[in-house]
Amino acid sequence: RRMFPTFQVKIFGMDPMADYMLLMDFIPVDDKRYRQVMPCPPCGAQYAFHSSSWLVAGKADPATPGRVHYHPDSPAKGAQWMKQIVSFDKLKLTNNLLDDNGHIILNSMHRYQPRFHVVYVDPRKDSEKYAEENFKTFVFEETRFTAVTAYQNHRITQLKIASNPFAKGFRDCDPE
Amino acid sequence: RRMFPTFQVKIFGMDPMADYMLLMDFIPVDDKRYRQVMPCPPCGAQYAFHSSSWLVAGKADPATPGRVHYHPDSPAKGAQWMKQIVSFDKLKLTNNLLDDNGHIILNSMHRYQPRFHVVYVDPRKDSEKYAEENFKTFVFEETRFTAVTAYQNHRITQLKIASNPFAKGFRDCDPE
DNA sequence: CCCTTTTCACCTAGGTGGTAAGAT
DNA sequence: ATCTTACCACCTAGGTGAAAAGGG
Repeated sequence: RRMFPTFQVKIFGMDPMADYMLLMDFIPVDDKRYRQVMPCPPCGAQYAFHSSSWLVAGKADPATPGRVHYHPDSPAKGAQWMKQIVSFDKLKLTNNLLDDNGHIILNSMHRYQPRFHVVYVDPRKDSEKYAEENFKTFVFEETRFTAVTAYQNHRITQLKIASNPFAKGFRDCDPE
Repeated sequence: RRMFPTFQVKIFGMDPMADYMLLMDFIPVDDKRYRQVMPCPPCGAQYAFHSSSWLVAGKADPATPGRVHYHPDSPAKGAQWMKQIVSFDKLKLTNNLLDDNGHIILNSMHRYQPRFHVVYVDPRKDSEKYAEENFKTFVFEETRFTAVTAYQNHRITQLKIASNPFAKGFRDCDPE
């Protein structure tokens, strides 16, 4: 499924006439597997779900194939990338290790850090030699998240129902 | 609206590593304006519509702005263009002279010839000088058509209902 | 009379969380 | 008990011709 909210960036400082590739990948935040805690068993599922928090459940599962998502407009000129916010709304996540749709493969119940990479398309013939200096990586720690197959927290569910247009069918109240 | 059927081409002979832009435009086939003929007035509209044919109605209206439609994947490498059929399914036509959606503007009741252009993206600094030799134009006369705002022939209507997936709601019979 | 515009029901295509069943 | 899968109703977004209304 899509990642929501979508990762978006505003870019400055590119060479307007040069070509760039924009891409994202995801690295594990730690070597842990998480699980839900049910702090108040007799109360029933509802309360526990609301107040849920993450507990370490052990060591991480084997790492998934480290796939990469190229922004579909790549390659494009710096001027094109800079003139508006770049949105990675086509990026999709899956837990299916055998996925053949090119989606990003993650382990459920593990924490991930999205990364954003800018690659300068070097016009020189021996451009491979300069690969090291032709890309830059940006990490925004506030975008870290725990991958799940089903929501573990009602506030996350409500936040998504409130803000994702495709979940409009589940809204109770005001249509702002 | 979209042009249907979609203009599609299979490309051979490009340099797999070079960049190309693919685009289309539309030129008038002649300097005429057409109109419907109603060959059998007392019979009512139904029969006349079925057997309709085009009559010259006079000289063409003033030419519309000669817009161009770039294939949205442009620019891309020759290898990319050649590995599958290229489909211009995002191309849209309009009769609105004030259109600001970048659609191709045509005069209704006029005949047009679609043209397909391949532009080699010349990496040389003085590439403008070679513009003349860096593109090639292809014309398929079987793609000529008369632009209309409403269908003038039931067989065209039925052909489109039968073959355009979005018109499935109007099909009477077999769902092949 | 002939053509154009507007609106509409009905599609395609695909993104939501809910829910029940399945797996461990 | 906890997590995953499969399916679903309900959305967004937008491409169809029909039909009625509008224009010259």
